[in-house]
Amino acid sequence: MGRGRVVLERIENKINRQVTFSKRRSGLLKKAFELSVLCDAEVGLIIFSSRGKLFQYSSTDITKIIERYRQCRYSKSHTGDSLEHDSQSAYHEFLKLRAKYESLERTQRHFQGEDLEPLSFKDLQSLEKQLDITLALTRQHQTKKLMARADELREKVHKLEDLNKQLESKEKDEFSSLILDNNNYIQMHATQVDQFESETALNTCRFQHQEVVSKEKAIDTRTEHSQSSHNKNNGWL
Amino acid sequence: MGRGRVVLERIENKINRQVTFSKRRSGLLKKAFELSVLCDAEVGLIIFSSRGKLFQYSSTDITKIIERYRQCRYSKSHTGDSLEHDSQSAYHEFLKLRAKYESLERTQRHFQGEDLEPLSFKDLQSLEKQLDITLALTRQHQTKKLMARADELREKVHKLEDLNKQLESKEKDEFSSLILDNNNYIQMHATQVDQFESETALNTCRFQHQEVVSKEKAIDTRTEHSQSSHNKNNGWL
DNA sequence: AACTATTTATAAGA
DNA sequence: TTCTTATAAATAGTT
Repeated sequence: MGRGRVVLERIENKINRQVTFSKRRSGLLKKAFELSVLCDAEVGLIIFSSRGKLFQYSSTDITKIIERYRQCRYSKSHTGDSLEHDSQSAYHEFLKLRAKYESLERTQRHFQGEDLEPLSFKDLQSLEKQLDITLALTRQHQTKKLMARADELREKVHKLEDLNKQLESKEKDEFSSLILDNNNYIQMHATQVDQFESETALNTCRFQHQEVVSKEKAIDTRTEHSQSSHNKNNGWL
Repeated sequence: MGRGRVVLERIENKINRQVTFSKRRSGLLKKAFELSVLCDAEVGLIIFSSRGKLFQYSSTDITKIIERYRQCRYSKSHTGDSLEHDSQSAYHEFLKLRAKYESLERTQRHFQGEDLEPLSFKDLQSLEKQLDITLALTRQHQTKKLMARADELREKVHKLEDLNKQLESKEKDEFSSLILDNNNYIQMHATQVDQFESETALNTCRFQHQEVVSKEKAIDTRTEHSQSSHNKNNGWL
């Protein structure tokens, strides 16, 4: 229908493709509509253009058509219209998700130290264990971050120092003011490095301390005598 | 297209309607296919005959098309005719809940010491702080639980001891075997109490120790010298 | 967007 | 149903 036979493949010319899309799209929508009216059929048609624009026709509510379609596909028994089932299962999914969400929310609150009263002694013990582990990991990661940052800064300083030396030996007098500026810049970074290094040291110490506490606890559990724990404590102090 | 003009209304003759349905249906499916190929479009077409039989065409997986349709529907304005708003907002609710759930899940993983790498130093610090607080609270609650349980058992023992005395004074000889049993029962509970009391003592000690660690940290932050913290620690030992 | 030469779809008949 | 055929409709290429 048209001047020349149509080849069934993607129209490469963009303009041409767009025009054809527009024409055929309206033709298709019209025919879908005619089919539904003439033959008393339920028709749902969804079209996305190559650029993602949506067009649709549906003889009745499209969600109902989709639900009926699913019904038909996934349970062969009904060819009729028991659409309730699918929307029910969708609702069921929703309820399941909400239950999961609420359960997770409860756990989360425990991790934040809230609502601990209803927990059993055993629950509290396993929570404590988990917290201890995470705490250690958190400190490990902090230390790692700080050390990486310090390395980075140290390297920067080295580079600047080298550059400074080069400049110094090259043109001692003419660029004396420039070198002065550069030194200031180096000084600034050196201060930052000092600061980070002392923070890192503090953090590492704190982490080691944590490790000793864990060990002490392990020993406590084995000896099963509360008295001895004090002595152990004195041991490392 | 055919011998005679078509009137756009339901074809009343059943045979005629069925024939027309068959013809037009295949025409529509063909045209849907052609549109998708020629114009690189995504097309989904669902047809139910008046007797409930399903026919469908889809250029790609129809569930994907439906999903995309929904996303399009719920995010942006669109062309085409209107749709039921109920299921729309319900679906929107579902998506919102899912997003919330996934976000919470991420936080939860952090509390379990997983996926800590992407966290910033600041995030790690606040996580550590939260963990410290929760850890202290968890130990508090454990102590409380143990003490309550010990009290309970002690009271039980007292009651049994009283009962035992009464029985003793009342009928010393006749119920001697009964008293013996009762004594055994008391002995059992007394052992339990001892055990719980020693556990409580251990726990309390541990908790106090934690408090000192917290204090020490606070002092560290104020004095800004890690050295002094050891001396403080010696103070209470 | 409108035109028009053709192709395509399909209504009616066999 | 399916095939045939006359004719309506759709549309490719052009303006």
